[in-house]
Amino acid sequence: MTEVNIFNNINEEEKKRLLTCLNAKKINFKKEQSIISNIQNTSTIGYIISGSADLLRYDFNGYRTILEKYNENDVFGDMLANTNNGELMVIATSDCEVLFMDYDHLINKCKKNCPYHTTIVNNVINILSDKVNKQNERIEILTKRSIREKLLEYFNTISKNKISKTFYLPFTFTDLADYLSIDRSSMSREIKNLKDEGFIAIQGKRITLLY
Amino acid sequence: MTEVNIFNNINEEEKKRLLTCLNAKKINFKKEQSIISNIQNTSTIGYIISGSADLLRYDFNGYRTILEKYNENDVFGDMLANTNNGELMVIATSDCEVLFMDYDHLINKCKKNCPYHTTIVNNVINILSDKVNKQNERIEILTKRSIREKLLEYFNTISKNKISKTFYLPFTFTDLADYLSIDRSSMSREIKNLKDEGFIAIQGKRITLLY
DNA sequence: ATAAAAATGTTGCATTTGCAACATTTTGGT
DNA sequence: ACCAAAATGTTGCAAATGCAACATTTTTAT
Repeated sequence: MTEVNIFNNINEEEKKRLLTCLNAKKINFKKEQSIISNIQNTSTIGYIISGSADLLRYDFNGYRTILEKYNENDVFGDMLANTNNGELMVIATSDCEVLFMDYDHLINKCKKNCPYHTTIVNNVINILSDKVNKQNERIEILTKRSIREKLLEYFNTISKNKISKTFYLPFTFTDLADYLSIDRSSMSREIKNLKDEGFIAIQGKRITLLY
Repeated sequence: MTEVNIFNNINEEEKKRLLTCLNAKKINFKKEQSIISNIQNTSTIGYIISGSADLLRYDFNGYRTILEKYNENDVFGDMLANTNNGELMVIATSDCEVLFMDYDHLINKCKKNCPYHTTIVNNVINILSDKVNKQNERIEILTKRSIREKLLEYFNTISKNKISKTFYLPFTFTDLADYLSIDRSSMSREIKNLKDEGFIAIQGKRITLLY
């Protein structure tokens, strides 16, 4: 889904030199491990080489909300603009390899030495634009007033991205409820209604929009 | 509130030359006028010289949602990552002057000629980061499960930004309800509860957090 | 200054949603 | 293949929210 990659237009040779220059470090994480606690300072950004992770928030009631999902080539970290209010965490949802780099180094320090600086900066702009777009989608969904509307807006968004009326949920239903910030059983009830009323067909995680 | 400005670190002299080179056009709008319909193509971005405007969405039920508020020095437009699904519009909330520029020109074409290109690019990164942060705040608010929690999260956000327990709402209550995506009368009821229970003090738009 | 329009405050009632509790199915690990 | 854990499905009931309708206050335009 993510088209932009911080290393777009930088070949493997250049990339290797760049990583040395950036003092980048690769760390492996097992599924369920906490990634963000391994980030020492707020100017560190993480780049997912392989695997996946979630950005989570637990509020004081214990409610969990999935704020973002990260996959291969995604970048995360405070400098890429996650409000750092302490209750956030990034958890590996599968075994994954993460490359840690220093943001300031990436953006500023290289400026004089490194010919790939301009390319990196343009990639960062694209990553940020992409992120803003995804957040816009999320906001569109969350501002819908009912569970039904939230579900349909969410389904439409996926359908548009996949350019298909049929698609597979990238979530368990339990996680989807957290993502939409609604009660799981109420969501389950509403999905049943949508099915009964002929709006959608659904087998497991495979959903087809019938409208 | 917005600290970053696309013309940061570019002096007036340089700015003038830049605007000529960018083929920038200034247009004045009266309060309530539609700004976005004046944007011809999606690579145009608007810069608010003075005044204010809202990015609005009307859904098929006629519900209005305020997606973003723009003030002096803010920048908006598709290239700065607003999902362009047709139902969006930017409306002047006061008389305002808007400077229209071509985004590609700003980012790419100038590259060889214009020494301020690097500065502009860094400013764009800051603007995007800032936008991601604001959207994060919005998402934090919208994912709260109850009207009470949404209100408190919103008040806390403003309070943090102003570094004060007392602040003035930048909204009418009617608009605030649209921003929080909740029913106005229900919100009004809950604000009364918060007041009665001693969580907040409120006179008009002046709110003080008492916790 | 005045009238009209918009915003705010308030309340009863219908509806939706959340919650709890439990049954059933699927998944993951050994 | 088996067990345990997680996910899913289901439902009655309580609580929160939305809706409608109206009164009151504030804002805006002339």
